[in-house]
Amino acid sequence: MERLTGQQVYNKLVEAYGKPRWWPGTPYEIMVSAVLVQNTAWTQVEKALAAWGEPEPAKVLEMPVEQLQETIRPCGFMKAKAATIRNVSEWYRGYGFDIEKARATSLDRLRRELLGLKGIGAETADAMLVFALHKPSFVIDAYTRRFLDRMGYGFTDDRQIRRFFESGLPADYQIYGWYHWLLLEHGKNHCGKQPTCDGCAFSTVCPGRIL
DNA sequence: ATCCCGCATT
DNA sequence: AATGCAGGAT
Repeated sequence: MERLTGQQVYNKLVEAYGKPRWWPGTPYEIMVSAVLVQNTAWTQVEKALAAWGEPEPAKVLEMPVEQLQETIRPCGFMKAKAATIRNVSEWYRGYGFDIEKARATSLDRLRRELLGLKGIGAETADAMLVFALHKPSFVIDAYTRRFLDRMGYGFTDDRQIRRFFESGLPADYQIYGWYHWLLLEHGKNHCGKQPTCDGCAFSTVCPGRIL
């Protein structure tokens, strides 16, 4: 059975959902919200950010941890996430809070550094790499895995998924970011835990479709 | 595999 | 009352 290439999937997603969005906020806000959104609805992140004003790393490092915890309370896991945000901010201080300086560093090195921070796993690291650091490192989340699984690709681990996307596309962080956003949108609209196959752009080719 | 945590939705 | 949500650590 012929399967769609990564590029073909992308084209169909754009056709279905239109011009993709981008992760909102300053680079530091993007890094912070990537932590806040872990296992949490985006609406909760918006709530915390609205009450926050504009997060700034130097201030976060001066702030008492308890205050930081209260600020991010709506997002849940506040003790762990507050600690993680501090870890990220300390890491960022190593670059003088200078995003261009960080961006001048290689993808591999940045990724290793981020994965070394407690509270940052592969998904969060890749989201930060793409949206804040402008590096092409494909974001693989639960929606992505579920979609590919239902589509019958038969991937057994994230390495295969990464190869599927990264070998079939130009190594362009913008494409990766847009692609991730489209997969997320698709997951929310049709391919969530409980699939809604009515009106799905892939319902004619998807072996996992529910009739 | 299980626990971590707050909130919206059902 | 139960479930689910842009996960991660143990």
